[in-house]
Amino acid sequence: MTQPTDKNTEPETHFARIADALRQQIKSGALCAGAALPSERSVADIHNVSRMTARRALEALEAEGLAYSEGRRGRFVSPGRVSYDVSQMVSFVADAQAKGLDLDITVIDAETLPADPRIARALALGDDAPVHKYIRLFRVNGHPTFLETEYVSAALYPDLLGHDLRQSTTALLDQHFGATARTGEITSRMRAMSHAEAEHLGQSPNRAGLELEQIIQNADGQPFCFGRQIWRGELAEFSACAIVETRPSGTKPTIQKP
Amino acid sequence: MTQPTDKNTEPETHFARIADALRQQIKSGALCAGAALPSERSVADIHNVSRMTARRALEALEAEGLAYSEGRRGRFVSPGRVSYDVSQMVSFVADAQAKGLDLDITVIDAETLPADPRIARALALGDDAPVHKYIRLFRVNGHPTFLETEYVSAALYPDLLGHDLRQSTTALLDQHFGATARTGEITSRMRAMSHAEAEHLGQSPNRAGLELEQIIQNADGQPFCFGRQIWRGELAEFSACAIVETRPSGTKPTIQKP
DNA sequence: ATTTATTGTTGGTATATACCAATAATTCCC
DNA sequence: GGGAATTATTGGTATATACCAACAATAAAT
Repeated sequence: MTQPTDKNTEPETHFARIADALRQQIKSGALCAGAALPSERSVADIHNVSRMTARRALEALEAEGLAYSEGRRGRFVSPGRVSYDVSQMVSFVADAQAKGLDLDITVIDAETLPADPRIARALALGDDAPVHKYIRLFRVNGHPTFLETEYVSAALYPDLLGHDLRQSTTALLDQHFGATARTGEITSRMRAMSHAEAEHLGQSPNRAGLELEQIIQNADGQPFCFGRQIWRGELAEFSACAIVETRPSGTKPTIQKP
Repeated sequence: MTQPTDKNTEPETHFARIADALRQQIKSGALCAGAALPSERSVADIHNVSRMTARRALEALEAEGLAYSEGRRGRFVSPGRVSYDVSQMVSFVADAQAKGLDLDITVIDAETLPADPRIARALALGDDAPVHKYIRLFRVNGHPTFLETEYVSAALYPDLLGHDLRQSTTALLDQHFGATARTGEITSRMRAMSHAEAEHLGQSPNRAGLELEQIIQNADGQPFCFGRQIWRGELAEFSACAIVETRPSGTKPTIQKP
């Protein structure tokens, strides 16, 4: 008894059609990376829909990572992804520069405080042991890309915060304190950004991002650096190379670095 | 990052307050995993706001991964994340079972077709070489968790599709065809799900998920299996162990497996 | 007891409107 | 010319309303 609404094809809602049109404009190159997308109001005007519908179309592009919002400044076409080899954790900075990326590091905060239980456990320190905590914003080609919070023992590296933190800290710890990265544990997950994180990364709140946690150990297996990064999801791509060793089972799987 | 130094002079919009309240109910255990969240209309009623505002609050919880929508059935509290050691790619199935997870695999589609350029390159095959392509839905504890599409050479493993695909295919290839995984390349990124993917995973379209690509090679370095997984982002957590080798530079970084 | 209608609930889509605060562009005044 | 005040534009939030299709539960008919 269904009336012939002649839709034997797709759901193809209104906002989806508009999103398609915008998607096409980006793919065709009519809107290139960094270009401003039409505003919600003008999209609504052009396609003769309400502003809320136009908004949903634009938000769909955001969700796909094709566009991003810069608060009340407008929406823009996303730059491409930054590829990050998680095995290269020792120096994302060097890696980025080798790729010709314009990397800019801003220190958001740096302080020394007692470790909370989670951090203390990761660094194998006693509760409330003093740790340096520093938050840095990494911009790639001008775009805020990820926010990193690192923790290191303040007892082992007392004057770390006196150094310039706008560089690879693993390199810094290596050169000035003889702490050489040897093994590491890496965890990544998708999660929503906090309000503050979203602000630093130029995102609207409640947007999902990619979190990367790293615990770096020295040759003795002692963890000396705990880091947590939150990436703008549409800008990141993590990769690694694997070797399957046919060894006695029970051995921990590992990532090797050159 | 998230919890310490919360000097939150929050904007505290209306929907954010409601989201806070719901968040609290989940954390406190008043709403446990799998329980139905109050409907948009009832939230609107209880907090005396419009339905669209209630909706925004509920969508915020979705974005955080605390809840998920099951179409027009309602919203529910999310189960916890499934941890996946990407180094363990040989047998996610065995890994999951070892953890006591109830893993269920459904074969969505299986066919043999000419390889498109991308697949041909990954598997080091000629263009249009025949490949088996099979799509499987992985459910963990009843929840659709990720969708996997794998490609293998049809010339090398002619009757693969005759076997039961509801098991680890790397194990299958190993036992029946002597193709043993030795090395692999892994790439992960966040991206929006397609309409079809979202449907299989019980998600609303345009939601972001985690994509995992794997190329598995044998001892001779020959790639024999190309796989692509799309995970429900709030359900996944990828991890790995790393070894930093101080070798002559230029060597490829690697992940090892036991 | 099984099947078939009916009804109510739910999320998804859509419109029209309104106000706000931050930003960008413009005008005005000195 | 340079700085301050004004105006326009933009996304973010919010309300009130409406219709639809999918689904769940119930009632009615067989």
